[in-house]
Amino acid sequence: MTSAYQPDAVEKAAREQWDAARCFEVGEDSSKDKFYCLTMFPYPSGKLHMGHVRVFTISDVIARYQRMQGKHVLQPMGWDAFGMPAENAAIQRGIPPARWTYNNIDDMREQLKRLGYAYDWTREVTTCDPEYYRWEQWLFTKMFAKGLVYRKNSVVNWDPVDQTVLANEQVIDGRGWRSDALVERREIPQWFMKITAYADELLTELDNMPGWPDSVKTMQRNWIGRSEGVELTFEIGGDHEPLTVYTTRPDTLFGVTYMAVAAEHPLASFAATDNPDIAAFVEECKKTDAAEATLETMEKRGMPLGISAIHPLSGEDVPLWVANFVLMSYGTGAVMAVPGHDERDWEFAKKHNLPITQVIAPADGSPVDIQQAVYVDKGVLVNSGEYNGMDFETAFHAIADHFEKSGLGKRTVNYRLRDWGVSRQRYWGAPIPIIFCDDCDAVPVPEDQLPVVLPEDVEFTGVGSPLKHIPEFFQTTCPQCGKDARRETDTFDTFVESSWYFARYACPDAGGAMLDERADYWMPVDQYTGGIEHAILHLLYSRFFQRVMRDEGITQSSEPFTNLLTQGMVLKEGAKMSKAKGNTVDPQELIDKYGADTVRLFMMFAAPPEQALDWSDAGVQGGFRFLKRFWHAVQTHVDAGSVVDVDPNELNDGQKELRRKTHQTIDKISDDIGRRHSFNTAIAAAMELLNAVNKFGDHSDIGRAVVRESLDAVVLMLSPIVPHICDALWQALGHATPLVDQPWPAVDEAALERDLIELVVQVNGKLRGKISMAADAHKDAIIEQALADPNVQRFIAGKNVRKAIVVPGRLVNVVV
RNA sequence: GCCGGGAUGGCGGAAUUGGUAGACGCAGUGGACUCAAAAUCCACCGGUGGCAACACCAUGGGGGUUCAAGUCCCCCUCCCGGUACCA
Repeated sequence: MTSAYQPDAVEKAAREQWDAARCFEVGEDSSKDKFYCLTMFPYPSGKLHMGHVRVFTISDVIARYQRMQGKHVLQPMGWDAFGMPAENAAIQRGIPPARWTYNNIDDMREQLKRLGYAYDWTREVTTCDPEYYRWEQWLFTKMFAKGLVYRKNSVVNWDPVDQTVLANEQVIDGRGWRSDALVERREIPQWFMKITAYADELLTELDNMPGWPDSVKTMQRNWIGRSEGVELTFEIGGDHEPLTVYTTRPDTLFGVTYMAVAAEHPLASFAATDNPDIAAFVEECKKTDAAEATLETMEKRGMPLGISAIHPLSGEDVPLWVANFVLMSYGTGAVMAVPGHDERDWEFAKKHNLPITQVIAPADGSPVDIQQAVYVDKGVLVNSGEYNGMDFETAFHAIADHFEKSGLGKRTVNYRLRDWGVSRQRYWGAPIPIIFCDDCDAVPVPEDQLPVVLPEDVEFTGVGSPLKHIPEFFQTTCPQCGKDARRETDTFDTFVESSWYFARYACPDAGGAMLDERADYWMPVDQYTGGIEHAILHLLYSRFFQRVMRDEGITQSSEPFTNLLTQGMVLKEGAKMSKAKGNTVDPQELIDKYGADTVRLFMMFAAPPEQALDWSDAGVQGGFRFLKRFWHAVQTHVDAGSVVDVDPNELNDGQKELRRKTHQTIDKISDDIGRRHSFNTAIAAAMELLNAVNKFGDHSDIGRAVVRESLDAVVLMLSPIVPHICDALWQALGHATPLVDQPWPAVDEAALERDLIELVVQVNGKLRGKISMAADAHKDAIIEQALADPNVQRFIAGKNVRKAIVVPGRLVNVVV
């Protein structure tokens, strides 16, 4: 009698065995190749959701596969524990953010354990722990000493009713999500990390990262956005400071017909002092959120300031406008406009009846009507005085030379990338270790006073940061002069914590330093897996931090992640699953009903990892059915008794065929999991092999031995995906050593050989027949037999065979 | 707006380097087993025509390159992610 598949009992037994043997706890073993397998750690939002299950299962499959390849595998887990949702929960439920967070961590840790992930739990890292964030505070003070951090004004969303800074996500159609008040743009002083100091390295090293997807590298390249251009100065009459602008198209300089400045620009303020219309417009411009998408898609509006700049080449007056699409804190707060050769400038000029001048003509001489359509291509200069007739390159350098000689401009390499603003006017984050002193200005907290601990037992109302109301927190003395001083109450952007946690996993208990020598054993991460939504910010900040740590001398590698797998989102009804949208699916129900293995299997089977997966409940059932068939097949085989050793050379044709299928499948699944990360097709191949085994009617001793080889292989190869059931089946198959210590099965090349192969015959590219040929048949023999096929004859009858193309091992195409 | 990605049967997907479109599974239909149901097993399962052999059509839309295009090129539509304070 075979026993029924009972996932609860099977999974419990496997877990207990792994725990007892401490299978996944690893030290540093220099005799083996290390493999550091990591997922983007979760934000402890409450319960696991399907996106978590997907990313953790992908990584667990890779980790377990690499272990079977003989690697020394580290797979750690931790918690990205600071963030806004804890504050929202605090407002809604009156629970302190810390308690809410720790409760969630406890719940989610249990769920992760239930899913059977091969984690080394002894290395768990939680970012809201002062023993964690003290080290990023420490690094910040080191960066301060090197001039890699600075303070400057920058723009935030201000809710005038709640008197609070809002995240972009909290602004809905220009209004505060709780107050419904129109949001205003405000400039306040904030701390910045000088990521631009590394812009060039971050850009050029992308060329040496073959383990990253091209799409992510392209996005990062475009985000960094290196451009070569010219910075030039326009004089303004009166006492005004000249305007400096940057352009990548100095060749279009004669086409400048107006300029635009930001609402916060001193020239706008000046013009507004005695012009109420301009003052009103300037105020109006500030009533918008600060998101780039808003800025670029909103209606472009502007007003003339009644001030002119002097064109540096022609000497003509160029009118100045104030415009809502120019931001003071990005670049110089001023832009030159060339409506003839820039899309946005053209539309603005049309709307406001500003002159449009053609200064570039197509190189091939074809006519262009600049009043009807903008011309943005590079060409030859016209209407540009002494520069007429030059092409882009020549004009660029001639004009740049002119400005460098006159001192009114210079060639400049510019980056789209902006320095990283790390200040948040929020409570639930790591305190920024700065003390403000009236005499000494901003002073970093000395190392022996770190960490600056965030008080956890607070009342949180959502109006401003509670830290501003806790004198014990902000009242302090200046570390330099000893006078009374005030502690910074802003906290770090949570991306700071996630920019170095991967290195801390190597040495989570290092008490005296941010990292120790164990980081050099484990880093860089060999395989990093996470959502494509992190393609730019998190991954770029991490690459930056890794370099800052390198330059601080505490770690050696420059790049944190050698191979990157960006898994697609789990969507529900076509949209990102999120608590905010309320469209989450609880994996726990499925785990309770079918077990962890079914959930893991279905998640891997439903779609390739890199693709978005629109969740549907249907189909999980099929995964469960497959596991039952799998269980039944092994049990039935085992119940029929033990098997004999056989010589592969003594098999009959049917036995040879199943054995060939087994080794073809090993070949395919090894490639699918190891190289392609194509888990869905790996599972499909395993299903096919199992279907073949179930259809195999040969119950002779030799036949059963061939089946045994197939079953052993399927159990081994599915074990990274469904480890619990495979563990039980491995034991059932009579193996004494635990499955978790088994090597990956090897392909017997001899088993793959075959005498006859099938070739497809096409006529003019359309399938017309199939022929069976010796594997080493000559091209002419193949064509001869293809032409002899009766159906092929029908289609070539009465026509000339112009040629025949033979694709070895695949097909023949007869062209008539 | 800009940057990156995607679209293949009723559904999820396969086709790895330009070479048989629809593997594997879900749903469905018919049958076996059963008093019955569930479970399980067997068969069928893109569309049109045909008794069948087979033929024609078909990979979001339009054009192109090629002996051969889901795959390469050009144009377009829609959807998803990011857009610097969601993480």
